[in-house]
Amino acid sequence: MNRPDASSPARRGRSAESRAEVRRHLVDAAVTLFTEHGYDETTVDDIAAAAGVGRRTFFRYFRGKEDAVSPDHEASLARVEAVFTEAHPDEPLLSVVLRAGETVFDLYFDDPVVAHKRFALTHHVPALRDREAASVDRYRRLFTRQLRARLAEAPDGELRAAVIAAAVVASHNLALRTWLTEGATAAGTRTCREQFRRVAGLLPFETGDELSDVARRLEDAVERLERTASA
Amino acid sequence: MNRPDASSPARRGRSAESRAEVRRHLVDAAVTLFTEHGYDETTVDDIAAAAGVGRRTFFRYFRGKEDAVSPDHEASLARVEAVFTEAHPDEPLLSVVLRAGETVFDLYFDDPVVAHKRFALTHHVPALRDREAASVDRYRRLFTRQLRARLAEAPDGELRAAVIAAAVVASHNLALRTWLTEGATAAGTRTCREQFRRVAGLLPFETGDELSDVARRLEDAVERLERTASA
DNA sequence: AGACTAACGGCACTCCGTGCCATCATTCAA
DNA sequence: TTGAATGATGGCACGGAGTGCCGTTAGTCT
Repeated sequence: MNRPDASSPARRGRSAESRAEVRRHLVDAAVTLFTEHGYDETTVDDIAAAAGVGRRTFFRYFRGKEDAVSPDHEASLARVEAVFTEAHPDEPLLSVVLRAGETVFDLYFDDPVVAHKRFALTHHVPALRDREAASVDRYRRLFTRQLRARLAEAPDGELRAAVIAAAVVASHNLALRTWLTEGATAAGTRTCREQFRRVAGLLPFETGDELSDVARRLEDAVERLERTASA
Repeated sequence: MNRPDASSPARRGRSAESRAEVRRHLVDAAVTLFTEHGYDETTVDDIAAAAGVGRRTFFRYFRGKEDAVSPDHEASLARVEAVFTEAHPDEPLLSVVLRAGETVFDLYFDDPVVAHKRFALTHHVPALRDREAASVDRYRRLFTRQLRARLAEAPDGELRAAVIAAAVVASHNLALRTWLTEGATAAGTRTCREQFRRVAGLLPFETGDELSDVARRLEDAVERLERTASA
């Protein structure tokens, strides 16, 4: 196995730091240095030195300089996909989509403080903003794939899948952004989740035809009832 | 002025190539080399040499290696914004949004051949795919800004703006992708535009008022019925 | 104790992107 | 016609990113 987690027996030499601890030190150092001295002005050497490791080690934890300020999207994507694959076949698609979306919040709620600092960085440094956009797009594509498979039969299934996926991701990011700009408090996580779920009312799961069809039938029924009652 | 266009009087020394011509040579060289030898395996020196210019000159035409295979999104974004700012105040928002979206197609329809090659590259090379995602996100943000300003009054205006913007961009990309995978023919441009416009039927421009209206009527009817029955 | 594994640090290397400057062609003014 | 101004070029050098390689060190297993 090439992935020893925090409970791995292998320890570092001097101060016996776990791999997770070293990683955290690197993230902290990167966030601090980027914030205080700017992204471009901070070299990988600076980050590694501040974390007490060698430059080469930095690249064993992160693919590049940009990844030092990013949550672990890899694991998050896997969780999202798991929600889809493990969902009961009878669960309404809307429900699955919302549950899958909510999964991602944990990536930020777990550590609101660094989440807030990351947010400030990713919205001011062009390189990090582009990185973020690329990450978000991976979620969008994952949702699109899953939805496309489930809407293959529906009219305009492919379009509907693309639109719903994009809308869900957009709503998620809006809720997250609102939460982050309002201080990223623990109390605000409920509001954040609720705000995300409001997207449900805007999603084109039902075709417009069905809606108007339902509305027409309802009106007919009401009319009949009224006539019956008045009779 | 720092922006002499193709008609600029200044010419190059040896073979008198206009700036636009040099740029096209660079793009051609980049696309060809990336396609035939791979992106990572191609250096900027290779591209510059193939185009017959110095390495330093390459960076005077493109910000970086990734930008050598990208349409001119800068100008396209400006055109999209112009559609919004120059639209008649009475034009329905849906109409403006669709017109703005269609504007971007020209960026690809103008040269279907290189558009097709670019598409193949941007969907196989990770670095270019990320770049593309970042570019697309700029359009999404532009649409979001414009829609947010126009939906400020509407209930859930901010959410609605985010969702519509994401949906429009997603639909645009789906239509474009379909057109590109089907050979990027001149004849297919009509179909592409029509496919994009299908998003109109899925957009939450209308408030849920209509739905709640139906629900209210239902409740009224039920109430009446109950009253009638109890009488 | 000795072999094995895994992470580390350092070195060297390629390539990207940029600042600087000398060069050359064109244009304009005296 | 001649000389200054403009603007694009190519070369050089430099800092920094990211990678391959390797010797070293510290825990683990037998």
